[in-house]
Amino acid sequence: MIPEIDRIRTLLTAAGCAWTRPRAQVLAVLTAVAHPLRVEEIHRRLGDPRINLSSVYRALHLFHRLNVVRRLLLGDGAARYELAEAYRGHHHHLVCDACGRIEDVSRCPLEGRDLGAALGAAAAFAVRSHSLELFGL
Amino acid sequence: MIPEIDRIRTLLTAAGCAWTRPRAQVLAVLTAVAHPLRVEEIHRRLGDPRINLSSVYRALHLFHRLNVVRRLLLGDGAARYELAEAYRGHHHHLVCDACGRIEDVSRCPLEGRDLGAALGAAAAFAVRSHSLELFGL
DNA sequence: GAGGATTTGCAAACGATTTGCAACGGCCAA
DNA sequence: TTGGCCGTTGCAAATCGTTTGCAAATCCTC
Repeated sequence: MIPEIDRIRTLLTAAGCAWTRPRAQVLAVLTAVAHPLRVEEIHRRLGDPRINLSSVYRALHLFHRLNVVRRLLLGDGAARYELAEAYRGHHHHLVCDACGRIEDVSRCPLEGRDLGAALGAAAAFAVRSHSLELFGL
Repeated sequence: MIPEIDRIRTLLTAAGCAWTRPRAQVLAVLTAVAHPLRVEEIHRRLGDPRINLSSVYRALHLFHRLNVVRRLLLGDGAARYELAEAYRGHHHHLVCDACGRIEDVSRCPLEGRDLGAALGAAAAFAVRSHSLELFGL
């Protein structure tokens, strides 16, 4: 078994959640692919027609709540999901304005910077995470 | 008339688009407010019950295509719109994880950096714009 | 393997956004 | 200023992604 999946399974168990076939398969799909997927794409790749689309939605919600996956909203109507930073490393996305293709970049231009300070003002705001998407061609 | 609106009107005309009441009013709302608004919020603030919600959607699409407004997707189901950079200046958003409040920050931690270079790789990708949202409390 | 709690499949409900179409209203030419 | 053309609007219905209620199926503990 892929180590990430094992870690996640332990996490679920610790959170009192069952390790079920739909959840396992959704994770299998996410670990196998190198870019964010739409829910319907994940569902299509499950390879098990018995699994219902709403179970995929529910699994993704759970994973998102447990910080196992990250949710991306990139402009077309549908959300995309990918494994969270802890399982895939911190990265950002290049989104092509023309064809819509999405690619990962692992280098982060904000790395090591104190964002709170860099932004000045808003002292009351504690930055917990950031989301940076680059649009271009 | 507010100068930004005049500039935008000229832009529309140049693009062969009519300057109509719904379009003008949508812009009036957007220039009057200092943070991104949901479509339905914009519609509610128009002050003219004759204007239909779909006209607001269509106006916003047009404005988006002409780079007059910027579209933000921040996680709850609805898109938010604000005037584009050229009319409000470059800025980013602080999104509160707890209450959902959104605030602008005008300081940009990426300012003056060569993003293409900072990201390495992807030489074929020309960055045209970026979107940075900070989540925290 | 049995029992109880958690999940699932299914189908219907939902909210945001889009669309077809006839009526309307900007805008240019006369 | 007026007439008319073509883009734009209002309306209502369709669409899309996502969520939900509920009974049946599955998972986990003992």
